[in-house]
Formats: sequence, C-alpha cells, structure tokens
Amino acid sequence: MVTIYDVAARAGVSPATVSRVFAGQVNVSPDLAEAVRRAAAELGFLPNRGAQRLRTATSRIVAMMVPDIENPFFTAVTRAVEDVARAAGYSVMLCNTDEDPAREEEYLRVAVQEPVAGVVIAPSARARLGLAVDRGLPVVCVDRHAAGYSLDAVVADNRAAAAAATSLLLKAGYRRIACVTGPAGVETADDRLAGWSDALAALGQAPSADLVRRVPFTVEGGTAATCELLALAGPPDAVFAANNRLAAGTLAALAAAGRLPPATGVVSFGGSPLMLLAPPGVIVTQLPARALGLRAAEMLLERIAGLDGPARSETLPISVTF
Amino acid sequence: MVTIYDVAARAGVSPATVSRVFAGQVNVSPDLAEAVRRAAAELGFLPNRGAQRLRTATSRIVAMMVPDIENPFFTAVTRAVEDVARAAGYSVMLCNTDEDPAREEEYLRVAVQEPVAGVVIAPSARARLGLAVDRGLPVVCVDRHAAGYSLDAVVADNRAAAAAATSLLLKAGYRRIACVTGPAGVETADDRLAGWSDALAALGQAPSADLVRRVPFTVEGGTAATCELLALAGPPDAVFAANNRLAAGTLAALAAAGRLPPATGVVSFGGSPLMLLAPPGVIVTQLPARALGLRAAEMLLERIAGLDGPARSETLPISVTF
DNA sequence: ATGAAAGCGCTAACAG
DNA sequence: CTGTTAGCGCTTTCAT
Repeated sequence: MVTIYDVAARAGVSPATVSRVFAGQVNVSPDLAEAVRRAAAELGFLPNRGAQRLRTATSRIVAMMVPDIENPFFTAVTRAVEDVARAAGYSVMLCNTDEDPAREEEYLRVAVQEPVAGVVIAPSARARLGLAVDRGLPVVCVDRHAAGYSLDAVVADNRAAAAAATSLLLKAGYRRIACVTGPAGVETADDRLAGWSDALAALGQAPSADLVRRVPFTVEGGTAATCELLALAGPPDAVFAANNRLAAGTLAALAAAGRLPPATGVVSFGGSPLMLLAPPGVIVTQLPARALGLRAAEMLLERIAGLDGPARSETLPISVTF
Repeated sequence: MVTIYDVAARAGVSPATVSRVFAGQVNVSPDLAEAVRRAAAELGFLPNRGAQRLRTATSRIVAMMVPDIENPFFTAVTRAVEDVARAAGYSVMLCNTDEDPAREEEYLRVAVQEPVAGVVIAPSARARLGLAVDRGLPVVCVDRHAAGYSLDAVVADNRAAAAAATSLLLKAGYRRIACVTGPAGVETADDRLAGWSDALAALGQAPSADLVRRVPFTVEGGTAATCELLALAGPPDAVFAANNRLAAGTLAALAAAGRLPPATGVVSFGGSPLMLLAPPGVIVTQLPARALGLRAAEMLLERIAGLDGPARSETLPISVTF
C-alpha cells in the first residue's frame, strides 16, 4: 500500500506536507504542492479513509435507510438524497430495513461504528433509534416521523392529500368508497386512512370499518384486500389504495373481477411506472419523492455542519390530479 | 467515545483481552470474558471499525454498483446480493453509477480508499475498473461482462432468450417485428438485438435495420422509438422491447396510437410490476434477477475468502413464457 | 491464559 | 511555509 510517507520520500518533503496538499490547505508553496501531486500520481497514491477517519473521527459517508428498496417511491427519494450528498462530497450507503426494527438497529449500529457522518431514515413503525441518537449522530427522518424521538423530519401532507383524492371519487359520483391501507402504526398508513375518513365525514358519511382493510404495503396485500372487499354483501364501488403497491394489487384484483375503472373508482396514492398503463379514470396522486429526499439531505448536511437547535418538521404538499 | 481501554479498566483486564473477547477468540477464560462483556454492555462500547480496518486492512463491507437504482431489475439483484452478504456478516454499500464510467470510477476510488472487501458491479459500457482491479480488490460482474478485464461474471442468457421470445411472436403470426434496444456497446442491448436477429434469420427473414431502434434504456426511449416506428411507411406489426423500461414506453406509445396487443405483438424482455396490468398477449420474459445476485455475491465471497484461479463466467437461463 | 508494547496511515499541534 | 512528533482505537506478536 502506498502511504503519505512514500509520497513524501519521493517528493522530498515531509509527510505533513503531503497531508496538507491532499487536505487542500493553502499553506503550501505551489512548487512543493506540485511536486507532491506528481509523486502521488506516479505512485498511484490514494489516502486511506480508515486512517483519516480514525484520526478525525469524521467521514464523508451518509447512510440512507429505507424500508423497501424495491419500491420506486423510496428509490426516487434515495436518488435525490444521493444527488445532494454527492454534490457535497459524500457517498451514500444505502440500507434496506424491510420495515424491521431489528434490521434497522443493526444498520444503525454499523453506522455508529463506522462512523458515518449522518443518516437519513424512513423509520419503521416502532423504530429504535437510540443507538445513533444517543451518541449525537445526526439523524433526519424522511416520509415518516420517528415516534418518541425529536428529530428533523420532512414528510408529505398525506392526510390532506388523501382527503382531496377521496373527495374526487365522491365528486365523480362514487358513494361506497373502501380504504386499503398499510399496517397500523405506520404513520403514512394511518394518516392516509385519516384523510379518507375526513373526506367521507365532510360529506356526512360515517366511515365504516367494514370498508377498511389493513394489509402490508405490497401488491399481494392490495390484491387480497380488494378481493375480500368485492366479496362483501355490500361491496364498494370505489377503492382508495393508500400506496402505489396496494393500488397495483387493487387494479389486478379489479381486472380479474372484470370491474376495472370506471366501473369501480380507484385512487392510487402515489404514482409508479405501473400507472402508465392504468385504465382511464384512475386518480393518481404524485408524491413529492424527489423534493422529500432533497430537503432531507439538505437538513442532514446542515446538522452535520454543526447546526444546533430544536428538531424541525416540514410538511410538503402533494398535488392531486387525474 | 468508549474504547477498549475504558472497557479494560472497568473489567480489570488489559486492552488486549478485551480485543480478544470481541474477536471471539478462544484463549480467554470464561469468567474474564464474561466480565469484559458486562463492562462493555454497561459502557455501551462498540468497536471502532475505522481502527479495526486500519489495523487489519480489511472490512466487512461490499460495494454494489448498478447503472440504475430505479430499475426494479437492479433492485432485485441488489436485494439478493444484500441477503447473501448480510448472512455472511457483511454490509452492502449501494452505488448508483447512472451508466456513467466517470461516476463508476469515482465510486471505485472510494471503494479502494475505504477499503471495502469487494465489489459486485453491473459495469457500464466502457467501464474503467483498473483502479480497483489493479490493486487486487475482488470484483465480480453481474448482468454484464466487463470488456477488457478478466473477471468473474454471472450473466443471463440474453441472446437465446431474445431469440426464443421473438420466435413466439413469429409463431403468433406477426411478420414485421421491430427491435427497440439499448445503446450500442451495452452488452445486454447488443445480445438481445442479436437474439432478435437470430430468430428472424432462422425463419429466412433478413433483419432490416429500418426496424431497429437504439435508445437509452428508459420509458421515454421506448415511447420515442415506438412512435418513430409507427410512423414508418411500412410500420411493424410487432415490437421486441429489449428491457422492461423500453417495454413500458412501447406499450404507452401503442396505447396512444390505439394499437395495443393483440393488434400489435409485444415482447417485454424482463418483467416489472408494470406488466401486471399489461394487456393480454404481451410476451414477458422473466429475468433471473435474484439468481444473478445470489450467485454473484457467492462468487465474491469466495474471492474475498482468498479463492485464486482464473475468471469464471456463468450464464443463467431465462424462462420465456406468456 | 494474559499483558506490554509496537505499530496500521493519517492529522494536528507545536516548533522552527 | 515546513518539519517533528504524538497519538486516534485497535490487533497482534512476543513475553510472561
């Protein structure tokens, strides 16, 4: 391995000077700096990050923790985080938590041990973040808040948008609107359910528990829930699907039953490539995935830079359109 | 920060003993080991990976480099790599190269500097991997070979499957079959084009350059290419789309033109959630994403473990079905 | 079975 | 502006 000592020897300077050159310090004469750079290039020298980190106790890595790397929403958020981080000279370490607090904690442990400079996380329902938070590692939440911790967070206005989308179904004339949402305790699942409920209540309808299904945020979950709903004595004439995967499952079930939109009204809360081929009449709300990621990354960089002060929570609007 | 010295002091042993306990060594008396573990737990001690790495020049991280993190194919491959790596005690650092050799090289530099234990990569068209390969960092290719390097690789049998899928279109009676594929130089794009060509040639058709479009592997690319093809004097009656994104774009264009399958034949080379809602008649080949990832990760772990010998190249079959 | 001590490669005082 | 030096936290001989 080539070290600063090798470079120093070749350039005829001290190791400290080599270090200074690579740190981009100004207190080095141009000719010496040039000599160092040439020697480094000839030797193929690359600074050892482990050593840098040990010495400085900082790194240029941020960890990004998402519950489902296969969901296009989270990849879009990740993409945005990566763009901001890269521009600031950070690499992103992406971790897939599977909505599992244990896996999440395992990755947080690694993040602490590494150590990374900070973490952006879409926390699972009962996330345990103490490991990182207690040690002062900057943590910013995205898409969801972390219950029990006061952390910076950027979320979307799920409740209002869910209400708006449901209202569109009502305006379109649908009257028996079901809600297929995620597990209790998952903030986005709960908020979207609440929005659905709001919209019905605003029209004087009492939201009926019969028409609510709680399933994992998966295509299969959406299909199963929709099949159940269709089999009811009084089946719904529309379905509010609380995320893109659930909507895919719902549409698949409706297709199988020959009741695709507009026969049945459908809201897909959150877009996906899938919706490109969705039948006309499906209401798709576009989540501000990129904006969420950008802002979360910015907030994290601010904290890494030492910003102090109370936790900030920002809520981004969601546009609801056909 | 809590160090082994703190733990040692509390447990009444030497730092070396603490190190031994955490390294899982046997040469420590059970009672001392217990004392160390208790002290560590009380202090919340976590070994500093930077220091470990500096000392041992190894790490428990593998880098995974993909050209497009938003493509479900690559997330599925990544998922598989992660599963294998995690089971072996490694964390996965996911890097998005955007099909850009410069970005790729940048990430490889980080991988070398870190250092990571090894890298799994779906290399871009003219990948420069010397930075890592020259230093002996284990690198395994997945989905594509790396031109100019002799590296372990696991790929799918694209050419044969492309031919098989195209043959299905021919059997279904389509006679003017276009090919929408990716950029020249991208192995998967070229191989799938070759397979398309093979199938036509087998039926005595001369593959016509008029019916071939080379575009980026994106939905937009697929839409644009298909629109062009439809506008030809002699438009195709079927389209072989060489990847899932292109197929989505193709279907969108066909929908807009009112020529959805079965009016127009379509092959989607590679599945995606999108195809759940695809009109009947679309031929979808399921790529062995998970198998590719699993095998690549296994091969990498073998190399990390010190396996020597010539580069191995494995080709996995692709099942072609409706 | 345990401890003492010497670094891994780098940075940051502190001198000069 | 440049060099000397002392660690960062850990592992690993080498003694004991």
